[in-house]
Amino acid sequence: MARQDDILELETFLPYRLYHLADLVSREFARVYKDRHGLTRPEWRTLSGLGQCGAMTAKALGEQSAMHKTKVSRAVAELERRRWLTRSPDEKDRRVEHLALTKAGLAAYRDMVPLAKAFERELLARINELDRGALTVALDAVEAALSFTPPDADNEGVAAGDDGRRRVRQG
Amino acid sequence: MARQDDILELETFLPYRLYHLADLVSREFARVYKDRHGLTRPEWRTLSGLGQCGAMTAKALGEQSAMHKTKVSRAVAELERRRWLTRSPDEKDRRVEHLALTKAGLAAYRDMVPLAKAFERELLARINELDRGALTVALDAVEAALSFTPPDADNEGVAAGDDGRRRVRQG
DNA sequence: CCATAATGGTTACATCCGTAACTATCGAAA
DNA sequence: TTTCGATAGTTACGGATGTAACCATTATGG
Repeated sequence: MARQDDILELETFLPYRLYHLADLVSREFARVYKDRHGLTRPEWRTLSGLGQCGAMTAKALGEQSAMHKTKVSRAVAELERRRWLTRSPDEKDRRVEHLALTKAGLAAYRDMVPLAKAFERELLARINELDRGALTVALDAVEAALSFTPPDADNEGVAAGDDGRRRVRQG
Repeated sequence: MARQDDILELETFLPYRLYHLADLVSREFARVYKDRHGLTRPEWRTLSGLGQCGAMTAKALGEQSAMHKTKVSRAVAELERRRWLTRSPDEKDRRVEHLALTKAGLAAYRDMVPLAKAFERELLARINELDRGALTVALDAVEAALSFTPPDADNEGVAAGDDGRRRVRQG
């Protein structure tokens, strides 16, 4: 029974497997926002974050959508160049800028939301009810397991403050 | 009950969530092979693939470890530079090279295996038995769901020929 | 009030990555 | 045998990324 102990089976190695799956899914979804609007992933996340939350600071955006601050900075710069968002200075603290989508930005967001939901729906549709439940449980569990491991600060590795269990939208 | 339908909740959006988790895990594990041997991910996968399978061609390596052929090419070049692997021409087909680890490469591999296993073990240890089961089921299910979607060929998106269900090593 | 540290955000640089184009070889068909 | 298309692998090039250094501003502590 004892598995060979000096060999690692890459195909079943959790970090590899998880990354590979995520990469496939993410790459496939990237086609949607790339083909449609020529967005990079950080740009898509920025659009999505602002669409969801309204005005935010760059810092808040980075925390909400798990992006390194340089990614945020660049994504914001690009969306600003497109006139999809505007910055407005904070009255109290002049280091801070509040970001918000313009009409054009909002339009792009509104265009993307149904596509994103459809993508997720179609992916989940290929998984049966039971396994979908397992997926939710599993994601929650791994997330919880990671949040025990403070990933030596700074950012990008922020497990986003635990505000209770997350659910994969069903159906 | 009806969720707001013009807003996407990024934190629960499957592609985002999956990618973010995988990124955290992968990044954390990357510290192991990076700190220890200064390897990149493609280099680690190459080492791992060759350690696991013995001699392989670059093409087989790419399929086994889900890497684009340019990544394989570069990783192999670097490991060769370190004298961790050698190439030997195929007798029948002179386009093909067979790759194999040298003593030094094998030593590095043997050094990494226990670390990789320990990393996985410690991560899984933070997840209870039941959720671990759910994780296995979920990964299998998503993998299966993806293999329905032929990701327009070429490579990198190869869902590795389905040789039966995979299991996350338990314990 | 001043010095120092912390914070929000940007930028420079080196590296990594994917697309596409390339070389070399092989197989098949004429 | 010649030609043409596929295949193994490399490379050139532009774009994306992370680290670290940076600027400006604000908080802290004497």
